[in-house]
Amino acid sequence: MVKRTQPAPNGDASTVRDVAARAGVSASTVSRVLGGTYPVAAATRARVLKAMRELDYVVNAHARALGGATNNTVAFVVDDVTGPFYAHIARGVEEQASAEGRLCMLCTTHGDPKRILAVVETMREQRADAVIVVGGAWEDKAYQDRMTHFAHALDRAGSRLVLVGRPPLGPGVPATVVDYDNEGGAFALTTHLLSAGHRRVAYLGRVPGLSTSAQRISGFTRAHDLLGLAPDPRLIVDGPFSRSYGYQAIRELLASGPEFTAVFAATDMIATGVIQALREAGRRIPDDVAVAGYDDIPVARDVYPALTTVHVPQEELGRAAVRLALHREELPDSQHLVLGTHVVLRDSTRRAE
Amino acid sequence: MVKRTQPAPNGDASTVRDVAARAGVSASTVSRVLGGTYPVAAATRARVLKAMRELDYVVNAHARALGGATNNTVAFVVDDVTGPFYAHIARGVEEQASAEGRLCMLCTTHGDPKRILAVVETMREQRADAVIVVGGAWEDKAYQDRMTHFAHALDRAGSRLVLVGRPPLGPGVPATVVDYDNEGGAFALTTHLLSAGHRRVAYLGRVPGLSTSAQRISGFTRAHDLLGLAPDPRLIVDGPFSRSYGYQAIRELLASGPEFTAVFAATDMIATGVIQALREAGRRIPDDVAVAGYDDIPVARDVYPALTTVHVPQEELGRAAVRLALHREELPDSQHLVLGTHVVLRDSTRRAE
DNA sequence: GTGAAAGCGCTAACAT
DNA sequence: ATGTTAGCGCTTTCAC
Repeated sequence: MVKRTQPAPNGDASTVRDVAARAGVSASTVSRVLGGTYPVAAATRARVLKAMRELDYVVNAHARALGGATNNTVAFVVDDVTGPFYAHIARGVEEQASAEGRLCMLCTTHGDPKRILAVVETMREQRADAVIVVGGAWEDKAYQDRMTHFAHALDRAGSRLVLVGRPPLGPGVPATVVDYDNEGGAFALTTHLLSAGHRRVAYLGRVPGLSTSAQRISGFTRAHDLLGLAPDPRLIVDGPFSRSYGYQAIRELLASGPEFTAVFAATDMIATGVIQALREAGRRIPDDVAVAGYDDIPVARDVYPALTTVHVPQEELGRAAVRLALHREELPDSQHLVLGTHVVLRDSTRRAE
Repeated sequence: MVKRTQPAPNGDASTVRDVAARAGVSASTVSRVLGGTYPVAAATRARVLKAMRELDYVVNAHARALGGATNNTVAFVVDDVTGPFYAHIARGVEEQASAEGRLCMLCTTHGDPKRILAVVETMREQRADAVIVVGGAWEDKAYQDRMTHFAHALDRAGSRLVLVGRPPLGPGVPATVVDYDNEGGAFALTTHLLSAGHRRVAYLGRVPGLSTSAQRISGFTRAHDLLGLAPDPRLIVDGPFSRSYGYQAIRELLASGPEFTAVFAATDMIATGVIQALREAGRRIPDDVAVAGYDDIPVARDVYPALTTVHVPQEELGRAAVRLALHREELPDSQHLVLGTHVVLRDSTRRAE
C-alpha cells in the first residue's frame, strides 16, 4: 500500500465533509454511501468511495452513536478475567457479540461490590446495548437495590441488564437472567461421593453472602439430608475461591481438624490446591482421600489425578447472555434461562475405605 | 440489524437541558457542574446535583467524546481470552487502563490475520486512545504493511498502536513495542537441559511464519550451537500451541520417531499434553524424559510433576503497554521496551540418564 | 438521485 | 458566576 502524501491537515482525521468536498458531492450523499441503505447513483458512489480511500477516511463512531440511539456495544462486567471460568464465559460473550455486529467492552471489578456498581453506571454513560454482569451476587439488600435501580435505568434507556450465574433480582425487574443449575450440580456430586461410601466429606470454600456459594452448599446439604445424614459443621470451611486457600485449608484440616475421606472443593481452583497439599502430606488420591471440584475448567484435566467435577457450560452462558439481551422475544416468559450442569467423573474420586 | 427510523422510543434519557430546566439554570452551568473544573456557586451546584439525582441523569459519553477528541478508551486486541497467557496480559491492560481512568474494549481475533486488521479499523472508528495488539505477528509482507498503515493512521488521529510480544514494524513507524526476551528465555532453558546432559531434545510446536515461534527456536538453536551441538531436525516438530497437539505429537514421536530424552514444549499448554501422553506411555518424568515449557502460566504449577518453564511477566506486559501508550514521554528513545524472562526450575526436569 | 438544513447532547469560547 | 452561541461529525428529514 502506498503512503498518502497529505490525507488530513495534520492531526485531524477527515470527516464526511472532507470526503464530500473531494468527491464533489454533499455530505448527505457521503453519509448515504456510508450507510448503504439508500439509493445512490453508481458513479457517484464510486467517486465517494474513491475519495474515502484517498483520504483514509473512517467514520466517527461517536458522532454516529450520538444521532442514533445505540452504541453497538455490549458491556461485560466480570470479577477477574484471569480466572478460566470467567474467561470462558467472556469468550462466549465476545463471540456472540461479534456475531451480532457488536463490540465488547470489558470491565473487571476484583470482587468489589462498589466497583461493580460504578462500572454499571459507566456503561449507562456509554449507552451500551446490553450490560452483562457475571459472577456470584452479594446477598445484601442495599446492593440488590442498586442493581434493581440500574436494571430500570438501563431498561428506560432501551438497554438491558443481564445477570449471568446470579439469582434474579425479583419479579417485575427488567433484567434477563442466565443461570446454571448450581444447586443441582452440587447435589449430584455430593450424592456421588456419599453413594461411594464416603461419610465424612469436607466442603472447602464457603463464602457467606455469596449466592453461588449458598446454592452449592444447599445442594451439598440436601444430598446428605436425603440419605438421613448430616454433614459435620466443622468440615464446612469458609474461604475464597483460590488455589492457595485450598492448599492452606487442607494443611490445617490435616494438622488439627476432624477426619475426612473426601473433599468437595467449591471450585476446581480450590481443588488444585487441595491436591497439592494432599500429595505433600503423602495422602493418596483417591485411595486415602477422594477429591472433587466444581466448574470443569481446563485445569481439571491437567491435574493428577484428573479431577472429578461438575461441568458448567461456560461459553454457552456467555453466548446466551448476549443473544437474549439482544433478542428478548426469544425468551418471552420469565426472562430467566437455566442451563443444566452435570457431574464429570474422573480419577480423583473412586471408592471409600 | 434493525435500524430505527424515529428519534427512537428510547425512553427518556434526560439531557443537560432537562437538568438545566429543572434546576432553573442554563445548560452550560450544568456542564460546569459535570466537569467540576470551573467555579460554580455552591447553592447553584447543589440545585443542579439535586436535579440530576431526581432525573437519574447520566452524561452521554458519545456526546462528550464528540466534542473532545478522545473516547477515554483503550482497545485490547487478542487472539483468544481463554488462553491463560493472554488472559493475564489482559488483566494487566485492564488494571492499568482503569487506573488511568480509561475503559477497556476487548476484541478477539481467533488467530485470523484478516480479523485483526478489521478490528484495528473498528478501533479507529471508536477513536480509542490506544490500540494494544497482543500475540505473535505474522511474518508476512502484506500483513505488516497493513499494520504499518494503521500505525500511521492512529498516530495521525492522536492515538497509538502498541504491539505486545511482537517485533517492531520498522524504524520510523509510530508504534510502541512492549516485548519480552523470547529468544533469551529459550536459550536459557535449552542450556539448562543440555547442561543436565540431554543430547536429544525434542522441540514441539514450531509455527512457521509466527514471530514468537521463530524467536524461541532461535534461542533453542543458539544454545546448541554454543556447545558445538546441532539439534536433530527430525526432533523439531511443527504444530499449534495447544494441549491436544502436545499429546498427539508425543504419541507419534514415541511410536515412530527418533529417540529423545527431553522435550522443550513451545508453550506450557503444549507441555500439559506432553505430560499426559508420556504418563500414559509409562514414561517417568523426569527420569525417563525431562519436560519443559514456556510462559509460566498457572497450570505449570498444577501439573504433575510441576513444570519447569520460562517465566514471562504477563501482567507487567499489559500494564506497560497501557502506560507507555498514554505517556509516551516515559520512553523517549526507541519506543521499544523489552522485559526480561527467566527460567523457573520445577520438578519436570532434573537429570539425564 | 442529490442537496440544504436541522438537530443528536455536550463543551467551550465569548459575553455579561 | 452564569447565560448565549457555536459547533464536534453524522444522520435524516424535507425539498427539488
